[in-house]
Amino acid sequence: MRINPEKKEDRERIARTLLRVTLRLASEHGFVSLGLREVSRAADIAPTSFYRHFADMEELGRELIESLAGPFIEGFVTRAGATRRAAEPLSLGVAREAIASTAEDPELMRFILAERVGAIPSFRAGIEAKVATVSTAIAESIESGAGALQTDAALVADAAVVLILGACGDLLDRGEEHAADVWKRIDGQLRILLAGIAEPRGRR
Amino acid sequence: MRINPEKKEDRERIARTLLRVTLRLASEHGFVSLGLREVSRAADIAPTSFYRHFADMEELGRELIESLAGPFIEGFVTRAGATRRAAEPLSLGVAREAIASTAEDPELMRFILAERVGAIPSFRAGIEAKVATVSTAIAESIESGAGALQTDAALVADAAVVLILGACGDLLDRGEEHAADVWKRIDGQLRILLAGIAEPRGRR
DNA sequence: TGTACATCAGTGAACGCGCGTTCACTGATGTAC
DNA sequence: TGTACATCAGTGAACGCGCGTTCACTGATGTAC
Repeated sequence: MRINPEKKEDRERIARTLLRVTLRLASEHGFVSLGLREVSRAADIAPTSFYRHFADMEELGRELIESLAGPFIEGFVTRAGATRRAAEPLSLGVAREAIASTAEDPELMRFILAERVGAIPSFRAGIEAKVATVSTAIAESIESGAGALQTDAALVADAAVVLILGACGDLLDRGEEHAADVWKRIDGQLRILLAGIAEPRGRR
Repeated sequence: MRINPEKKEDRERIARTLLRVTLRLASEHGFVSLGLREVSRAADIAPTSFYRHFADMEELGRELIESLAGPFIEGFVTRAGATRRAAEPLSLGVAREAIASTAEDPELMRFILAERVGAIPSFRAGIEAKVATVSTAIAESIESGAGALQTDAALVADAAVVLILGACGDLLDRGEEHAADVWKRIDGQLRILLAGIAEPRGRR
């Protein structure tokens, strides 16, 4: 049986709705507090219909990471590459895009920040894998640009990513009206960090 | 009526038990998923007895932050000060103590890391307040030691704390057998960061 | 073109269960005099 | 010293409620021939 395109669209639309309402509710009460009935109610489907899409909330969470969080996070690098200014370190571009993305989809960013260090190991691992791609991209950019030691480049790239995610968390808590402050802070932090790697080993 | 010391000890012992079992259960399933009955069961008291100690789980959580997480976090600085080696930057000492503390009480550290970016605003604020004292101590140490600009010292101190907490999260996920790797990484990151602040503004 | 059958998303009824909370009670301890 | 009373942590019974899950059913759509 071939698949009816309309039917398929309907199915995917409902699945997307489930993912979105889960993000909204999770940003209010936390993902692990959510139940299948609460999510189904918010998505306007019967509780029993939930099972047509996901076996349980944990499977929904994994899908959330794969289909929404993953592209979102990897998009930081893609967009930073596209809008990159001359001689600007990649990490600064990633910071800019991450902050812009946070403002665009705060619920998704809250989910990512929370589950990155939350109680569900498979979520932690899934998100860490996405974040690692950003870290790798920055490390390569530092290596090829500054000619730094490979190990130092990796250390600095990891640090940059952690700081950038921290800045996004700040932004979520302090509200978008403080975006300029948050940007100034992360900009300063990354510049100091990058200046540090340029220092010869002897001076450290 | 004066308080019977024995009675008071009993009362406090049960309250402490409630806090500890909550940490244990939260490290398995996440704080927001916990119920009063589950916690009471694990603490070997009747569900109704819970109310003799806390009005609800959120009040218990706030007590957790004030009486356990607070001293734990502030202890990083205290102990770093006490065991400080000559000319060692304070942030490195704090990192050492934070990692040691994580190994000693992983459940408490998991709670701190999770709720610092979790869904309950009062928890986020409470933990951030404790973390801010560490950041302030490090900032003062950098200012007086390196003679750096005050604003730069604050930026670097904040960055150092974020990196240190990230390292503790790494340690929790990768297991204590990787403590040496985690230490090497955070040590390198902090040294590069501190080298960066020594750089004159012009070179950045 | 028509007919019989297969697939599958969505549903309402029903289930047993654990939840948070209220209540009246017990029993140990402290206070008043 | 004895007696009457107050305080208070802990408890078991009971409540109404929302939960996850199973089940049999509907109706729309696709397939076979």
